[in-house]
Amino acid sequence: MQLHPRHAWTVTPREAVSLQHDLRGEIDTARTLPLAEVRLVAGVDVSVKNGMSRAAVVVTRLPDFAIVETVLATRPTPFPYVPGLLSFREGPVLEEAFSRLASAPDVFIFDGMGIAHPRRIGIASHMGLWLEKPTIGCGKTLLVGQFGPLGPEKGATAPLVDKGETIGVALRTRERVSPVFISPGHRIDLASAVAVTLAATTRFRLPEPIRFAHAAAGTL
DNA sequence: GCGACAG
DNA sequence: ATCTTGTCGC
Repeated sequence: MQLHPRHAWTVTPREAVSLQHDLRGEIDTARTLPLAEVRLVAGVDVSVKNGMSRAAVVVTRLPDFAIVETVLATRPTPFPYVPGLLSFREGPVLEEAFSRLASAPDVFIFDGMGIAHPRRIGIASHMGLWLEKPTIGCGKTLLVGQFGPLGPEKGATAPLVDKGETIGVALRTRERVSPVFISPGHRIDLASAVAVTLAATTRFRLPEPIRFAHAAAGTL
């Protein structure tokens, strides 16, 4: 599919932070995405091993989660893991995978954060600019922010707040399991991001598209 | 200065 | 993320 690269990936950590400040203002988290308009949901994940990174994008069709397309891409890992700069580590290999997508997903769910990030531009938001399509951040652990108690039932949420700003929610996707952290990536609002995530989740903690992508990326 | 820190 | 054994539970 058509991509919209905004800058080269070969940068220093300092330049990476500068780019995040330049791009954060372009992230749109005010757009509603009606569930009725969501048919194709893509799961995105990356595995790393021995200096190589493998990206997997698995496109599923609701409501049965039939797999429509799977794209794999492998490249040398270009950047170290630095909290807050994950997109500069996984962006290059994801860019290649996205460029080879034949289908047109209505929304992409990432393994990582959207705006629930120190500079409000986690990997789901950053790659959302490349895709110019709705993206959602679905993290398993917290990067920034605090949240209070949430109900024990599936679907329970608690606001994720950082510096007085609501940047996402802690969402329980299954009874008795720790919550996942949902935040808008780009071109979607928080309420829609939560609705889509729940619509994409069945009996497991993580959304089906993400589970499929994780399995497809393998251990390398 | 100290602690926190997606994947 | 990846490195690792056994173990609790459906």
